Amino acid sequence: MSAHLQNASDTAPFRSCNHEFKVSCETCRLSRICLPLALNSTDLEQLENIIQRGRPLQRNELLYHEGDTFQSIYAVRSGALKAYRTTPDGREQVTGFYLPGEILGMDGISENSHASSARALETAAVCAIPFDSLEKLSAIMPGLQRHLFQLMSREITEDQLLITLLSKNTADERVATLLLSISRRNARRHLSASQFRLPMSRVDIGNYLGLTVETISRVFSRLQKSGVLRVDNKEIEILDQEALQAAANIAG
Amino acid sequence: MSAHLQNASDTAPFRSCNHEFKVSCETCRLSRICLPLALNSTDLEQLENIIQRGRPLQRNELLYHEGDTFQSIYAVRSGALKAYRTTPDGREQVTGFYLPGEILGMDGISENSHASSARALETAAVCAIPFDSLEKLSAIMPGLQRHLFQLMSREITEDQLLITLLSKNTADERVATLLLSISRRNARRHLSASQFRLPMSRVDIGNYLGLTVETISRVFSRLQKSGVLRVDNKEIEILDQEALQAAANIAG
DNA sequence: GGACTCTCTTGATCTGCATCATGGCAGCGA
DNA sequence: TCGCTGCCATGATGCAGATCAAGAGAGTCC
Repeated sequence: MSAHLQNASDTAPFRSCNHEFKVSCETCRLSRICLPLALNSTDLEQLENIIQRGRPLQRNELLYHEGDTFQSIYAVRSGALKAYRTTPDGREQVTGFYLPGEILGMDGISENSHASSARALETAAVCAIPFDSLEKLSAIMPGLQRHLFQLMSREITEDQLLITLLSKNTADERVATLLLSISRRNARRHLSASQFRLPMSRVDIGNYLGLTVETISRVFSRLQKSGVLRVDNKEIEILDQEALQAAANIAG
Repeated sequence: MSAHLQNASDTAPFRSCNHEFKVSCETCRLSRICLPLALNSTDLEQLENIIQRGRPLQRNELLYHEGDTFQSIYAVRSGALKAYRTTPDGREQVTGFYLPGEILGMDGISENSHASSARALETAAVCAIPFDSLEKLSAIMPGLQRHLFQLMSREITEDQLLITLLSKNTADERVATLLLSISRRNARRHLSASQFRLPMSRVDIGNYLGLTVETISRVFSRLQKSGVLRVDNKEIEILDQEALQAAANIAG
């Protein structure tokens, strides 16, 4: 296994050695929350056939870059990624964090080139799903078509929630909301909702929430002091779920 | 015509009298930028058959409300609408403005109920496109399926631009960016890019941009004083396009 | 093991926008 | 014509979070 990794690490992902990383959706424990969600086993087999699994991405490695020709959407199998776009004056805006079972890259469809970049926050395994194949499949599999529409629609509603968060909420509320979101997404994968390790840095959190690093730090300190959280660098424990919900001030 | 209007104004839109407001996509001057965009005339005819055209909405009338069962997406034929969602503490967040030729309502797909509300900013005519029919059509019309994916993808990238705007830009930059956006969308409809009437109030603009009314007012005054704009209530004239671009500080 | 770098924390000060307050103006119904 | 209401403008003041500054850990390379 580590031999494969070593071997593959100097080749581009998804270019070669697909079979070396062969993992089937059928045995993947994320299949219940990922793309296969709505498919029966015959359909699933067809989906399997188009999915590409490359070597894992290293921390900080790019999955795709803004302007790259759009070819695939991606499902996170392990690890975590951030999506971000670069402003004309060279700054970054983080637009989302993607955890196992989640799909990214759909913003590339409209212009046939990626509107954002995606970078691994830690070692991450990703499935690439070529979009033209997926389109053809979804024309003959109504369940898949619907699921794709739903996925994109969910991305829209989540972006709208972030817009609201940025526009209307205080620093404390923003941070609390992000923590609750991660907690909930962990729970969906049957991980602990109250204790977890943040895959992203304070800088990334601040960037995502429209705040500075210093502010993120201060909010964490405040929430720790008031007994809502235990914070040890990236290790988070939610001590008082109710209080965190209250701090978030939204239907988290 | 005005008789129809009067007659229909006490019935719900899209419930009855579809034929009374029959306008075909084929003769609609928006067809080049609207849904029919990618269709040949045979396919267009099939699309025509599912589209419903109701009576015009009055200013402030709701098109749909958050929580309503999702049935259709909507194309603006004339006038303008705003989409907004209500926060748990009862405030509004405007998430978008929709001008003729633009499509709204796609955020309802994922949960099968509308995630936001839509309200007419002025008298507005709207085409309703029942989504289950549209889904079926798009399974047999590859061009339509692709166009729908692209539309949703564009909504995502636009939301991401707004996220960036809210998170990284000053009041002046936000307002300038909105004005440039409206200008560009007018140009797409072969209207003046430099002179137009804003369909929305200062309150709506502030809400959308995460600012207060007072700030919007001050920014307009400032831009007028510096010779970039001429502002007369909702009438806007862009006197110095370059300067406005510079003020926006983005690839507007 | 020491030097370096990267990330995080905490404190002091500054500032852009919110908030509060007031007044003007246009539209509209009686 | 008058009063009412909704929308907009502008001034005075306050505050949340940015900015500036400094230092503490933790991981990594040689």
